[in-house]
Amino acid sequence: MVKKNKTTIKDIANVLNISAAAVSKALHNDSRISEKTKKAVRQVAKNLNYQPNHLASALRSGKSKLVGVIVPKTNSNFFSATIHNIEEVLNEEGYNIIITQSNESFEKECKNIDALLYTQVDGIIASMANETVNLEFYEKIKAAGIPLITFDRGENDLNVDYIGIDDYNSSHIIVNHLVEQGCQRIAHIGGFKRTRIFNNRIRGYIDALKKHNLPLDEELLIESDLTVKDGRKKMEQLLALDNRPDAVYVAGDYAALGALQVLQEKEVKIPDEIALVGFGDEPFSAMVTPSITSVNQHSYKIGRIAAETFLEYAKKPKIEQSLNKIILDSDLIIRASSLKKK
Amino acid sequence: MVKKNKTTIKDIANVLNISAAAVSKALHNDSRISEKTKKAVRQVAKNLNYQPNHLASALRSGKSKLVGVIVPKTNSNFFSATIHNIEEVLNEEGYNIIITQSNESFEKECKNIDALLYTQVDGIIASMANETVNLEFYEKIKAAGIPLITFDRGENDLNVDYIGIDDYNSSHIIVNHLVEQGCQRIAHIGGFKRTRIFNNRIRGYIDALKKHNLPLDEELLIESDLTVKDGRKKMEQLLALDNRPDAVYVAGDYAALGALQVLQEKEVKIPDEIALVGFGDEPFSAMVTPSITSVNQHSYKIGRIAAETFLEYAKKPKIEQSLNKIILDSDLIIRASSLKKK
DNA sequence: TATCTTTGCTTAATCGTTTAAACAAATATA
DNA sequence: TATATTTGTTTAAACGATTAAGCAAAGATA
Repeated sequence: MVKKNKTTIKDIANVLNISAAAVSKALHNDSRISEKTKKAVRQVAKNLNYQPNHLASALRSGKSKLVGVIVPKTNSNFFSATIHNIEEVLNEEGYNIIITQSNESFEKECKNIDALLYTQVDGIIASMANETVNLEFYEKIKAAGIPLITFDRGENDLNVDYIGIDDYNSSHIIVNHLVEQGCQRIAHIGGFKRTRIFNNRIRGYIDALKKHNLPLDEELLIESDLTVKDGRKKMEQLLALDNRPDAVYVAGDYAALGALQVLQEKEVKIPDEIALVGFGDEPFSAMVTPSITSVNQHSYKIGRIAAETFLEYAKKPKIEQSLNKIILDSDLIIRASSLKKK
Repeated sequence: MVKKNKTTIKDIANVLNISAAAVSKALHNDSRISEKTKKAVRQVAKNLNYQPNHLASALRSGKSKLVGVIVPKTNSNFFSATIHNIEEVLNEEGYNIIITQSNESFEKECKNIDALLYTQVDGIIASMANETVNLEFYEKIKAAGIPLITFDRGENDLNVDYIGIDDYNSSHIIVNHLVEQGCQRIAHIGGFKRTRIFNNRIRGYIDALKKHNLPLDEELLIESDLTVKDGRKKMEQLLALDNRPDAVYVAGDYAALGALQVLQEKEVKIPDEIALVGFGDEPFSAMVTPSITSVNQHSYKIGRIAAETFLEYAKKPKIEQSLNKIILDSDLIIRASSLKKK
């Protein structure tokens, strides 16, 4: 069963009594090799079950045809879909991707970057962990001279390409919607302020309130790690207020789900007593009862654009990156949790 | 900004006026290199920001220190957690993993296998796509002489290691539980019969009914692709029966969620009119209302064991695999959807 | 003092593929 | 017929790291 000694280009050469170089060229369809030889080479390659050795060609050419992808976690619909689309675009051009997850840990993210650089990837497409504030390791990627594309969670200071939705504006859309529904005391369970996207959502929330002449109540603006558990906790905190909110905008669907549970347990009527809006449009948001209004982040487009951006750099001989933001509009998917019957 | 020309072992050698071989040995802490030289080498390596070229060492040693992981999808809690644990174990031994998803497509899975073999991975840990019946590509892995470990979704015919839970017995545990709750007409929305794990769940269901002297009603045994959508459809189908079931055991949590939605929409009381049990213990199962009873698949253990099994082979010089099943017990997590108040 | 060991390094081959350069043979051009 | 061009191939170096083998110098042993 164990057939070690994989067949190499040399084995094919020996069978046909030609040089290894000729075989290599034949397999790459070089114009200087006769059709006859090419056919023979292909036939023998097939017979011997030849599989090219990626390590050797990558070493020689200096291109590994591998692209590293760093995401905080894969078990989120957004990231999983984004990865899928990145893969689709890159596979077409002969690239394969190495997916790594940071689990929102800075330490793990650093390890992942090292592992990817060590594997000699031709580029990295990344969405940063919540914890990441020190950009030293990302600078390492740039120092390695390979393109770095960020999406969803990026940092201006890195001065590289970024693809994401307009978080600031998304908050406006959400607040507009809630005001339209008649809500006047809108709370925000936001993500960590230090993470850019969450900061933008918070700023958008504050500015949108201002726009509608609604007062900003510090009690109603809460920072959270956006897990289900913390969503529960923060919702309980809001319910304990003397003056409860009449709407809660949660910066993540998981936390929104936690909030939903608490509201149901306390038999608060949704959306009439408190309207609820999440962010990210995870599949379960459409599936729970009541379904949760949420923001779709265009994972489809983001993945494609990130991959295409990488490919553009890959074609160029010299890489000269700069802060280049591609901001997509977001879609508010209005569902039962915020749509009041008139 | 762009520092191409990565520093190599040779650059270090030049600086110190020693040979590249000496540098290599110094970096590997060879006993035949003086402490003085070692220190100097490490210092220069650091100064020049030396990063070893994985491709070169992998080519030379024949070991890439990469392990391929194939899963149907990453946005499932089970697979995501398994991957995480595989990674944890392998990282410790200096291995990195390449995650690929088949999206339940046979074609994609084949492409992934080719890509992994091409990348010269030292082994593959895989869970097969639903669609996969042709094992030709998996045989290719074996032919390449690298270890193949399967988990969750495997095939006896492959004759390789398999780690999974006892699906057959899980069905027994579920049926026992439902009978205990007083259910007599237990339906099963199962996965595809051709997939081994789902087939085992179906067989377990049938045998468990027999054990309890319950008749097997063909109307109550339905095949499904286990998506939310299909879960809805199949539940509607069951509700349309003249003689409705009083319990439904769904072979996947997503489909169970779809079923739950339909039950709620039709205002069927859960669990009193119809009790519901899912499979896989996805996070949302605990989070929806009512929470769904489900089976925990020990993603933690499965990932660890799969990785450890690979490591064992990696240590051996010759690989001789055979059908070697490690079957773990499953845990039934009883929740509101099936627990009747007495 | 002569021989053996150990230490610390160098040389050179190697992994499998790619590719610039060389070259012989066939064909075209003047 | 002599020269230039094209065709189809070979030779050899290279990618960067590893490692068996070799070797000189220093130290140990008899």
